[in-house]
Amino acid sequence: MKILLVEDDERTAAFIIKGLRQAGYIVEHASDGETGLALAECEQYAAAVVDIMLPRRDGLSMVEQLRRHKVLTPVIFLSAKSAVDDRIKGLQSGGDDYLPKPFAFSELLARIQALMRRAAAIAEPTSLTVADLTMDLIRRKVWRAGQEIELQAKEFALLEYLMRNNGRVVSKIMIIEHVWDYSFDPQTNIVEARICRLRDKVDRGSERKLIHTLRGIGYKIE
Amino acid sequence: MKILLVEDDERTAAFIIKGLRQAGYIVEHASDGETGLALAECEQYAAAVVDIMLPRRDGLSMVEQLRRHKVLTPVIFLSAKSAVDDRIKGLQSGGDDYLPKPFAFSELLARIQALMRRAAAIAEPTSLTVADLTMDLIRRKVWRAGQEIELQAKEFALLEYLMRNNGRVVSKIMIIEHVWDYSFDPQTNIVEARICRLRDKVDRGSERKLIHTLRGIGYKIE
DNA sequence: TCCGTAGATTATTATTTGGTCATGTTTGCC
DNA sequence: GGCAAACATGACCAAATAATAATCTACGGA
Repeated sequence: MKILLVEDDERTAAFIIKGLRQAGYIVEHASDGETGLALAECEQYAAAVVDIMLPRRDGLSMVEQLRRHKVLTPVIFLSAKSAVDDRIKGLQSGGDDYLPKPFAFSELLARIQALMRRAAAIAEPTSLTVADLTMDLIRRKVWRAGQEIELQAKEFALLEYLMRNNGRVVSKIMIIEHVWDYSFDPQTNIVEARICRLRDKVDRGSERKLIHTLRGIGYKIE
Repeated sequence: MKILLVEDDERTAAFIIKGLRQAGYIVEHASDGETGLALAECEQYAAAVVDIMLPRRDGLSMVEQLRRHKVLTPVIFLSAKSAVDDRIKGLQSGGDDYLPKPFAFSELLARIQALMRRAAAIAEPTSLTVADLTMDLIRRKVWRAGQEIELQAKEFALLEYLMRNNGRVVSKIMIIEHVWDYSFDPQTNIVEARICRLRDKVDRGSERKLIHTLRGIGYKIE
């Protein structure tokens, strides 16, 4: 289970990281809002602990941005300010909880766990994420960097299959079997053709390409 | 919207009741844990604010009992003790949030509202709304942009089903099962035909179309 | 009984999809 | 460097799917 920590104060960060690691979590740490945002959008975290006062981009704006991009990772804010207004702002900007500094680590842990429990109850295993590409299986919608992409049924099925195999290479035969439900080689270039269209919609105009070809082997998304 | 307050201190109770009423909520008040438990089990509340130190039965045990009985009303604990251990106990015994006394009323309100937002996803509504389309399930009326729309029974049932699945795609098979209660494919295009009429009434003359077709998949409202 | 309405069915038309093919491009191997 | 295989790309088109209109049926009330 991976938790993202966005905190600029090194001592606080070290303290939290140590505690969370001991509790069995994998912790990734960002020291400023921009880095935190980038990480949160690329990776899938079970929860995020976000300081409000941060260099480059404050925590509130970071979470607002995340929510705009349909990243629903549960967030708990930390802040030295315990002023009521700040707490309220935190809850309103899309955070799920708020903890004023100084806090006891055990309370932070309890709150994180409560959040994750709650999120697990709601979170449909129905959304897939790879880097800044998100797929909502129920609404049948796909976003790249927060921007909605229109996909046809077959394209959707193909992308879903690739995303379910996030990082793994899938051969054309496997694609044919899963997406087309053929048990034979159709002797045509359906897959290539469909991959091409998918690329056009998913990767075009994006610096970072997600769909990769492995000659003679297959395709993978990453 | 009804909120349950379980608090033995009269002054605190009066203060909270007044504030919540001003915010437009109906508040019911119990002064001890047993009464609170009884109320929470009989009535349906949008949220509960529960003091931990209570006569007859303490707040923690009250909520544990509630949860055992599958009452999932969101609970926010209040307590004079701000000791970390107590907070953790609160979260672990099935509470959704914890607020130490003294607190600012506006923070309590924000937290209650955040909790209710989260819980709203599960709750059973009496009216459904999607964009500027509203359906009153009790009076069986539908409005688009404030303008009433006359629907036939089947059309109403169909629209209700779509709206209950707001944003989610429903296949024609699912529609047939829910709206017509057939467990087989009627081999006709009833659904398409009814959708067409529904569109005529709901989306005609409106810039923003709400009923969407997903070829080969189904329909959704959004 | 007759009419009106709700709702189902059928027929027709319109639209979209997704597979195929032809061609262009890249890659890796000898 | 030349070559063949693998892959990318774009245009095309037939089949699948859906929208719409028209027609039919069943039922309840005047």
